[in-house]
Amino acid sequence: MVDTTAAGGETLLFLTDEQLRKGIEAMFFAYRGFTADPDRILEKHGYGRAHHRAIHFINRQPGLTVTTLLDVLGVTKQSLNRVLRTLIEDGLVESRIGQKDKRERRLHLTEVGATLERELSEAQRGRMRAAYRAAGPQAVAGFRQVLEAMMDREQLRLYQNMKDGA
Amino acid sequence: MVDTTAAGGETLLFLTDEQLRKGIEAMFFAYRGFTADPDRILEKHGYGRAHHRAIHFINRQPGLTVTTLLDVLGVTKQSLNRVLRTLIEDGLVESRIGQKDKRERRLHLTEVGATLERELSEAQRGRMRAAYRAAGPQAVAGFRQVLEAMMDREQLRLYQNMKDGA
DNA sequence: TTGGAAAGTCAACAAGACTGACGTAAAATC
DNA sequence: GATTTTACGTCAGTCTTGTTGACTTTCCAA
Repeated sequence: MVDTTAAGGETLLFLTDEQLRKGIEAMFFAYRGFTADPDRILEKHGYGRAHHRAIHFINRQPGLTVTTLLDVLGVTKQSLNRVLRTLIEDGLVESRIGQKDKRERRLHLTEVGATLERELSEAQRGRMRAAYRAAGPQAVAGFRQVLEAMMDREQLRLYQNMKDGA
Repeated sequence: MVDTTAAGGETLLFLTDEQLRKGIEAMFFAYRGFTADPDRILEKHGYGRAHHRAIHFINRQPGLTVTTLLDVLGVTKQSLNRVLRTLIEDGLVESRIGQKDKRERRLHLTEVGATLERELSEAQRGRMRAAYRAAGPQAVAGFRQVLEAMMDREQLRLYQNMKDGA
């Protein structure tokens, strides 16, 4: 499937354009599957993907500040604020003024928010689990390796700062 | 990293929620890296991701019909039409009336379109190649296996219908 | 005490998705 | 031959999610 050869003690890969294009298409189609289940749930509740992303990371790092979340999501504060405002208004997210630094807003999920988070996460983890099981442990390791190698420096840093599931 | 055990001759995976969440985040951050380089190029030319996707698949299947492209991209014809119209107006895509069935429009890249396609593709393939090289051949195989297992039936069918890079 | 960072607001705008309705031409079917 | 279906295009309106720019309030720290 993929030719390898030894050269100076290292393993070299001969990658055809076709192989690389196929990888690109795999990312495209798989990302659609990846978001399909949460999208259906979100629609029922009148939310979009942006809400999901905010909910996901607030759940992962309870008490994170708006600025931190901004960095993680890679959007402008105006864009995030619109999403955050609706989540706060709807009682899914709580914004607490920082203890030490009172300019900061510490973000937490409420019980209602945590319930939606679980619903979304269970759907997405279900698909991920099925894919992992179908592909096997070696494939899972490879999957993560390639994805990590595909990230920008900054994205990799943010990714590694998350609670580790390795 | 990932625990395995033998049970009835099969390999079972014990996947913690943490591992699955980490996989979800890997997809999120990696997809950002995946689109970063083309996005920069597209911006210079005044196009968006939707244009890139159309250009990519027209290049992959020269002469494909609008309906086929619609299925592949998974958007409405109104949405695709807006993108396609600008690409045709700008002389990047040519729309030829079908020989056999004159209702069909067969889509092709012009020389100008093919040039932009190369520019976009080279950037994206460059990152993919670097990631593949960094991760190694076994990881590449695993990467593709997991992504394929993550697709919906229909997406997998479309994916497999593409020229094969395996 | 003053500069700058953090947070938030308002306004305007654009890309890219959606629905629904309508029209035309060509092919397929009855 | 008439009718229906398919393929495509378009008009109109809406929504989400992103953008920039300008401006305010709060408050920490030099």
